Amino acid sequence: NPAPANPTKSPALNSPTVSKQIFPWMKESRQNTKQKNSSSSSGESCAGDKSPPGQASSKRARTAYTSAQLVELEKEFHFNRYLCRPRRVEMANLLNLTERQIKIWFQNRRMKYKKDQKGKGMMTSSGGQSP
Amino acid sequence: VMILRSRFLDARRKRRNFSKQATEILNEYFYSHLSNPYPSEEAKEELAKKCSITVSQVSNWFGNKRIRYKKNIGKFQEEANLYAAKTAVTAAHAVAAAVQNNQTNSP
DNA sequence: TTTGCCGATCAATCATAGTG
DNA sequence: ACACTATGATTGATCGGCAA
Repeated sequence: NPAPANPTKSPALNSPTVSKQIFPWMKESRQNTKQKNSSSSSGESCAGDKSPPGQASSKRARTAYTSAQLVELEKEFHFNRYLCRPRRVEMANLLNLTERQIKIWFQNRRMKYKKDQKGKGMMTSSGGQSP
Repeated sequence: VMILRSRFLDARRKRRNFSKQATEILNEYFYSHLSNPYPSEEAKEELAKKCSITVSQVSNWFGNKRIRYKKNIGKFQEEANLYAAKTAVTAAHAVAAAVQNNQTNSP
């Protein structure tokens, strides 16, 4: 496995011995390919959200929801798989989350629900045995 | 940190690695489509069948593979060469498709 | 035109399996 | 036993497309 050598293709201007090219998908991350105006591009901002200050929290930071928040969200989800606008505002204030976060949580939860339903479409009788 | 350890009920507790053959098949696909490692739903179903795993697991595998590969290309270099030699071809197809897709739309 | 939803992905993180 | 790495799964959040 000395020099694999890279015939054809164009040499990627990189450090030595990086025979493989760097395809678009390998380029760092997300949230760049498009740089529109400062606000409003796709489904952001929802409807008037913002809660505490007027921070431009444009960058996400994977907030870890507390179990208390998750419990409330789950409870609401079992009551309604879809949330109406008024209820969303209510939840946002109650849980100290933005409307956008509530909306996204429900979307992800619905996807998860659908995925779970799928995985249980089989096994008619037998159950799991523990060794 | 009081932040709940309710994670104790996560299903991810018992995780088993895929069989060597399954990993072999997945890596073969990944490296033979390195220019665009995004299998279609149909391709995922086929891979899932060959590997005896679920489509979701195939999706997870590619998701993790893509991210981890781009995060440290060097670390996967030898693995890449190994599978590249084993399979070769096909990568050019995806490239051609991508190029075409990138020009079919231009005034 | 603006807003919500879906499907696919990303990216960070969790928890466990493997390896030395 | 034990630190460290490899890897499958989970999930908050983004992207593009589509419908209302």
